[in-house]
Amino acid sequence: MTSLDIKSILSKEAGPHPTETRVRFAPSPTGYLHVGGARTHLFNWLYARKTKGKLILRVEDTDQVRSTRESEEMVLKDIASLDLNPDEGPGFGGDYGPYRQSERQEIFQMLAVSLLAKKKAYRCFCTEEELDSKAKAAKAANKPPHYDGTCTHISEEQSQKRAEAGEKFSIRMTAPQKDYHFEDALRGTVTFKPGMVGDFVVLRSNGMPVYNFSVVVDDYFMRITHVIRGDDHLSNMIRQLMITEAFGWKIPKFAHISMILGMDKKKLSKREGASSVHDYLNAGFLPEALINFLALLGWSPSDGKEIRPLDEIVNDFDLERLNKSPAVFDDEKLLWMNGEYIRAMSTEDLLPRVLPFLEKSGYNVATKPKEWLLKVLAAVQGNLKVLADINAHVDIFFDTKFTFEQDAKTMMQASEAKKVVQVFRQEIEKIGEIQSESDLQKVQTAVKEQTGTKGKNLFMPMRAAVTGKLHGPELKFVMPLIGQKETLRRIDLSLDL
RNA sequence: GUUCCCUUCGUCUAGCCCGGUCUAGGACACCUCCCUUUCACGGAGGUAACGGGGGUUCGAAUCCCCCAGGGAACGCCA
Repeated sequence: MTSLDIKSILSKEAGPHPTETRVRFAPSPTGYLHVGGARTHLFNWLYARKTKGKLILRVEDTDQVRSTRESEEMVLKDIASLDLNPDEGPGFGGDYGPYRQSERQEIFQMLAVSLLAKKKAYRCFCTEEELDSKAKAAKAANKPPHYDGTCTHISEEQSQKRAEAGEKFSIRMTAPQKDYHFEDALRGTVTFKPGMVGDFVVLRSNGMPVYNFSVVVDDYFMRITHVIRGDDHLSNMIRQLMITEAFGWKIPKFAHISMILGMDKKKLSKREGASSVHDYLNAGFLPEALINFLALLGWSPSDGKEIRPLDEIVNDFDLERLNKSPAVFDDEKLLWMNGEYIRAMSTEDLLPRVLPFLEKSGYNVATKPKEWLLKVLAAVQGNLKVLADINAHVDIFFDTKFTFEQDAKTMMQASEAKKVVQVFRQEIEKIGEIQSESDLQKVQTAVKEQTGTKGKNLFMPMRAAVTGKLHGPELKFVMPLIGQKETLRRIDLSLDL
C-alpha cells in the first residue's frame, strides 16, 4: 500500500458517525514512553473500557527531525508491557487509518489548500530566518511574538505566480480576532480573548502539517469523541478552535488533565533524563503496580481504597473525579505500592518475574530445583520493594555468592563469638540436617547450656557464621535451604576470620 | 508584555458544584510503641495542611472580589 485513499477517508465524513466513544492517545515518537504520557494513555484506556468504546493510538510524527520509527516501536512496546494496548493504531488495525500522521500528508495538504480557497488562510513566503529575526525583535520590544502580517499584503495573482514559479511557501491561517470558548470536562467554560495568537502556520513549506492543524484534522476524521490530554495543550485550544471553525466542524468533548511533576515540582521532562516506563520496568516495578500508582495521580477512587485491580479502577473511573491541579510523582509511594503488590503475589506467580533479575546478576538459578527456589523466595518476599531487590537478599542462599560482610567479620573476630560458633558446629554435626524449627531449637539450647551465653551474644554469632550478615531471614528458614554441608563450610570459614 | 490554567498535611488526595455533620478524613514518608533475641513484614498511636487579604453570611476549605506564587501558550516543536 503506497498511496493514500483520500477519497475513502473523506467519504467517511458523509458516512454514519460511530455511536461509541472514541478516545485517542497521540504520542510523538521521540523516545521511550514517559510516565506522564503513560498516565494520559491510561486515562484514555480507562475511559474507553469504562464506556465500552474504542481507544485509538495515533502517532504524531510530523516533526521529521525528532521523530523516529525506533521511538515509535519503543513506545508501542512500553504500552504492550503495561498491557494497555489500543483497539486501533499502527499494527492494530482499524477502519480510520493510516494512524501515522506522516502517512496522512495528502489529507492535510488538501485541507490546507481548501483553506486557501476559502480565504481563511494565505501563502506565506517568509523564510525561517526572516521570521526568526522578527520574533526576536518583537520579544526584545516586549511585544507578543506574533506574525507581522507581511504576506497578507500579497495579491492573489502574485501569490499564485510565485507559487507556480516554485518559490517555497507555508500556508498560514488568518487568526480571527474575537473571543473563543469551549467546555472542558474538568475546567468548565474556558474563554480565550482576542490577541492571544497571530496568524499561524498550518502547513509547513515542506508539506508537513503543524501540530495544531493535524490534531484537529485527525481527531475529526478519526471520529474522536473525547479528547483526554495534558493541560499543556489548553492554551493551544484557541488555534484548534479557529481551525475547527474554519472547516465548520463540530468539536469533540475535551478533558484537559493536569500534568505530572517531578519531586522538584518541575514538569517531568525527557531531557532531564527521567522516568520512562521502560526504566521503571527495568528497575523491577510491576506493570500492575505502576498502573495503579499512575491512576492515583489526579484521580481518586470513590471509596478511598487505593490498591485495587485494574477492572475495579475501570468500574470506578470517571472524568468527573479528576483533579485539576498538577501532581508530583513520588517514587517513595510507588516503591511502597510495588512492595504491596509483590507481597500479595503467590511465590508461584512471583518466581517467573524475579528469575530474569537473578539471571542477570549471575545467580545459577538454572541448576536449582523449583521447590527450592520457591522456598528461598518465600523467605525474602517480605523484604522486596522492587523485583531487582531480590539480588541483595538472596545471596545468602547461594554458595557461589556467599561472603562475610564487614560487621559480621568484626563480630566473628571476638573469641566469645568463636566459642559459641564452635559449639554450634559440634551440635550441627551431631543432629545432621536441620529439618524444622524444633531441630534448630534443640541445637541452640545445647549451645546456650554449654557456653553459658544468651540473648544477642548467643544468636548473633550463629547468624553471622551461617549467613555472613547480621540481619536477614530467620535461620530456621535459611539452614534447611543451604543444607548441613554448606552450613559447616561457612562455619569453618567464619572460625578462620 | 498579553492570554489561559492551577493553589487542602513534605508528597498523593477526600471534602468544594449543593456553606453548618470539618476540633479538615485517608494514603505514602517521618516519629513513638508493640510483635520479633536480627532485617523486613504486620499491628497501635503521633507530628503535619485549607497561599494571603478583603467581602457575603448567624456561620466559609466550601460563594464573590483582589493580590501573590506556580505552570502553560504566544514556534515552519508536540
